[in-house]
Amino acid sequence: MVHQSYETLIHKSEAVEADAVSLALPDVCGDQALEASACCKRPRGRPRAYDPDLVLKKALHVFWQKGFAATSLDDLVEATGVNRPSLYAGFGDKEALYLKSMQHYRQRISEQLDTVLSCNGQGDSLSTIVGRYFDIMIGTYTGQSEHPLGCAFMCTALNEAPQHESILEMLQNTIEEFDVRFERFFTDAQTYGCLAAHHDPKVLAQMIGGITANLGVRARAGASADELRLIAGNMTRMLFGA
Amino acid sequence: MVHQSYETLIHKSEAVEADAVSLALPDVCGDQALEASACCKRPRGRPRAYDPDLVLKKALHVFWQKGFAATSLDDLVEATGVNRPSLYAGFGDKEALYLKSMQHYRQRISEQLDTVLSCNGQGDSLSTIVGRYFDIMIGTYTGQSEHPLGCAFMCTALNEAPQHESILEMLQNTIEEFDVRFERFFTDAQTYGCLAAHHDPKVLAQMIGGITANLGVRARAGASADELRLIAGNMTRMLFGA
DNA sequence: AAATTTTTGTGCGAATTGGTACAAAAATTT
DNA sequence: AAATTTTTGTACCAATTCGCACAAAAATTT
Repeated sequence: MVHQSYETLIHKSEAVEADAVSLALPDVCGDQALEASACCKRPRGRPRAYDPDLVLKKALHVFWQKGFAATSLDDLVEATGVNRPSLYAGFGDKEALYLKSMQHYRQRISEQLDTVLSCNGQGDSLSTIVGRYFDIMIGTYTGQSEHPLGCAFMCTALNEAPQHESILEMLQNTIEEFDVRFERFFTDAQTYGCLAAHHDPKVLAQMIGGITANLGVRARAGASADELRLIAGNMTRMLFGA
Repeated sequence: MVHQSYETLIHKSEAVEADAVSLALPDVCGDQALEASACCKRPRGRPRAYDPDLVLKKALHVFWQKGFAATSLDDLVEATGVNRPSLYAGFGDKEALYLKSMQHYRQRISEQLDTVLSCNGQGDSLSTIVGRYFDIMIGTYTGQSEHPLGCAFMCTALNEAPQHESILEMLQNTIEEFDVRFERFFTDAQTYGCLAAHHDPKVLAQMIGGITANLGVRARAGASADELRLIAGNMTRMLFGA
């Protein structure tokens, strides 16, 4: 089997790469809140009948629930409403579609965290900020379905990591990003006087990671949002006081 | 699809149920350290050509690496050396074999923990005991293969939980057992004066669970035993002092 | 309106899947 | 030694798997 890197797979299909760029960059076509399709001049051929972002969201939900291996292309076709060759043309094979779905998941969380995870010494206390962080995570772990689905990375990517180099890379990448983010957060907190100097930001970041993992696991096992909030509250209190 | 409970599945095949009992109960055939087969009078038909416990161990390794869904019966036949109908006769279907393999895993860890996880106030300090606990977990997370495999529960059972009632039950059961064990450990530690009264055993148990989860995840992502020991050391120091 | 380009949708095909039927084999019991 | 019991191993089956070929469709461009 040929090794295909995570980066390669993510950018495999040109069709969606273009879309990803148009989503990431600020809208170059004007200030009006137009649909992306109505904005820039429509490309040459037959127009795409689906919204790529919505497809990723729907695909993510299937992968999240059934895992990568147990999710068939028929499942994906049924869930997204896009038929098989179109999925291939738009997103690449099953593995590429999975990776893109997980990127979608990752970015959705990342954007939420951006709104709460900063400490400049002016706003709220460390424990309330961390509390808000946990609320966000608990929300994504329990709010996507009737039955809580837990952490999509732990619940699905962990399973596949040894067999799929690209998924392993994505997993490592995600962990690294998490670590860096929280280490920076706690370093900032220290420089602004919100965190005592004797604490080690690296260690605290690891601790947050552990607690988060705990929540993700318990959610998958059926714990309710309330149960998880109780746990998160206890943890935050223990680490940062009431 | 008919619901089959975890308990039912575990005791599905009579052949191995008998073996499980003979393993769980103290050996009724005498004090000598005999092979199970050489001990009690051999049953009537053709003797089994494999060691059930060894088969479970080998099957576990495959499931651990590839996950439940991606492991085919051909994989299991190749890894165990037992052909398909014999696997079915001996352990039930793929799901039952998986559950039994995971029980094997669980018990192996449980027995190791029994040797270190007790606090009667006479022996070592809390932090060294907890340190030994983490060493055991790190050992199972990294010591089974060249590439570290992480926590078998988090890496495989989490993935299947929503689709397989029996696996979900096993997962819940395992989490519960973990919680109870550590809660008791810390309560004991408090009564023997090894842990300050202001600590909440429940919360500490959750914390240990989180750190353990963190180790299991990072191992699957490729972290070495040394890296994990560093993390575990930092955590223990933070919680219980140097 | 004809040519071009891209997406869609039906349908297929080679390979793999989990599970089982059935006869041969290997032991104990009578 | 014949009968009985259990395991083994070959061979197979129906169902599902992923991926793709190919023509029809829907848009823009000339």
